[in-house]
Amino acid sequence: MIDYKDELSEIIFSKVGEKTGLSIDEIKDLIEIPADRSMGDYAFPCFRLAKEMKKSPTLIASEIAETIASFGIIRESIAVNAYVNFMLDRETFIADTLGTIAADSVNYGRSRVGCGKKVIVEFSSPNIAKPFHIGHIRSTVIGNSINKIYNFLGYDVERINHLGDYGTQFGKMICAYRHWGNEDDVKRDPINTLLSYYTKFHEEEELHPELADEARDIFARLESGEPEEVKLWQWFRDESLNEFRRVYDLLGVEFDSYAGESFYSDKMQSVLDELDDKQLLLDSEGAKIVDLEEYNMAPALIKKSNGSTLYITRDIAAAIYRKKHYDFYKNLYVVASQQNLHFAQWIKVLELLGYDWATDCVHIPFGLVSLEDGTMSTRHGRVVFLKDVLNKAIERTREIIIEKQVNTDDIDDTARKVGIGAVIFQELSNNRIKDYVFSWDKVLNFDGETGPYVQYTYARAKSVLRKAGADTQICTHDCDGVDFSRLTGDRAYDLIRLLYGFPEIISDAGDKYEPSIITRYIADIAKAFNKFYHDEHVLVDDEAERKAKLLLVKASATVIKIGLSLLAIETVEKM
RNA sequence: GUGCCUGUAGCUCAGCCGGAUAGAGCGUUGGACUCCGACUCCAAAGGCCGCAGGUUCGAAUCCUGUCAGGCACACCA
Repeated sequence: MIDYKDELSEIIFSKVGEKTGLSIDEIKDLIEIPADRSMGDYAFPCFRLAKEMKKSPTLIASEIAETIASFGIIRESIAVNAYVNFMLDRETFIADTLGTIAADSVNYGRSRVGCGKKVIVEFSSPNIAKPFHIGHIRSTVIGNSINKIYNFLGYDVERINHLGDYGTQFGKMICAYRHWGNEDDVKRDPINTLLSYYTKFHEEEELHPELADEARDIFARLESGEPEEVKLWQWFRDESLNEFRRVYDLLGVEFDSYAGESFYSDKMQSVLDELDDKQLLLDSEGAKIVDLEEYNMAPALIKKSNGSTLYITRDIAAAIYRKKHYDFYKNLYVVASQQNLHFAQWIKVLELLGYDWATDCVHIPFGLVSLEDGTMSTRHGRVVFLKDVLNKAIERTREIIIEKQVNTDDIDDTARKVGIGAVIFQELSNNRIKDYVFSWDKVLNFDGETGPYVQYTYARAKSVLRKAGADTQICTHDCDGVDFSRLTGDRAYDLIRLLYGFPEIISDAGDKYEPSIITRYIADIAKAFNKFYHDEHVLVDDEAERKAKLLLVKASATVIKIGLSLLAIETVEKM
């Protein structure tokens, strides 16, 4: 596909480069895409040239427009105020864009920039034996999309679920299980049962303080690898993971590794030794810290006064392990913005340890989810479970399908894909940094620019293609013999301009770790497609015109499908 | 108290590496189906871009201050 910005900057440079004194890169940097089609496909602002050329920018613009006029890919150059507006040759542009999409098909926008580079995405990372609630959806869905995007850009992605599967809480849980537990209850409903043990432990601990010692003892035995304790811990972990997997299956999420906190428990001492060797460790109030005052940060607490290690110690160990084991190009952490300070300290400590790859470690923060009556709190019963949200979305979709007599071959399959897609689409619509308040009304509302709207658009496009295939035998993969001059409508052109921008959208979303860029883009495509579809009849009698239009319909469906797949949303052929 | 994030239409949000009249969805009001799928499309109303300074030919965008909300700030993760 032609890079029009490149072509354009070359033309401008060769024609007026000397006069302006700008380099080709500077010119390319200045070129913009006007908001309104009437102002051309590309625009070149001339304000900056005024000082150098000692002329008014308006005059410069008209001189440039006159010099370039119609040349190569440019059909027309028009000076408006201090801008030169360039109109492309539409037929060339359309043929090039639709031809590329037809040829690349499901690989349109795929890149090889990441070839041979390892990217680690750590995401989701729930705590074992705790319910998976709506607050966990963000890391899971954002991380999963970032994984898909990087994969599409050619990177070798390693998906890590850094489970919260270690700590004194497991001593308490095993202790509680031994006193009041029951194997069948755990098997029937692992997470709720384990959680109830944990709660029960805290109640009993008030009356029998000696339980705390017992739990501490048990955790010590677990740490030293006593088979009895390890077996129970492993069982709790497996049961919890099985339950998490049900949610992951619904969301289409997979992991390459579940190496969580427990995995690093034996890798802590070497971190402490290393910090000590490099004289970074200070004694403070009986604990070991790394002083970060010089960097305007609170000290990083590495080791508690009772000798045990902390979160940051584990994250340091994990980063060092991952560098050795994976030799990552980037090591990404999709974790809530509440932990900004923790990650800033962590990166700084890695830097102080002398690791030049510290800057390849990136914290990808996201905002807080709260409920109308306050912050989520499992203990206070202020909690919305993720599986309830997903199931209700599926249920609501099924109701609509029946109520509106939606055309579908498989109600269950359609309800699942569209319902889950609606939740993911909404979750990935806003910038990840924004906080939001969860609302059932909002998550179950499918009006406007939502997942169902986009999926409906896709199904409609596919419907037209099916119809065309049935009565004309047209092969839309084949651009030969297509007369693109038949695709003259502005609505078609707007849509094609959007389709052209897809590869850049993907790389932008990757650079910014921001799936919402793709979400909003897909919504724009759907909107532009619906406008086109509404204004122009696709299955016209004239064969050349019909072929050209079908190619556009096909290209739109292709881009919607790829885009949604990067958000981990499945499409349906009918709905 | 200190640091970070957020503040744009009634609501939810785009736009933020400066550029042309500040955009979208929802909601409101009014339109469009002999037509490929009406979960569609068209139009209208609705904005001191939190506030005040500054930089600039030009600021929602950059800088400073300030107000409001959120988060974090040593033995949880």
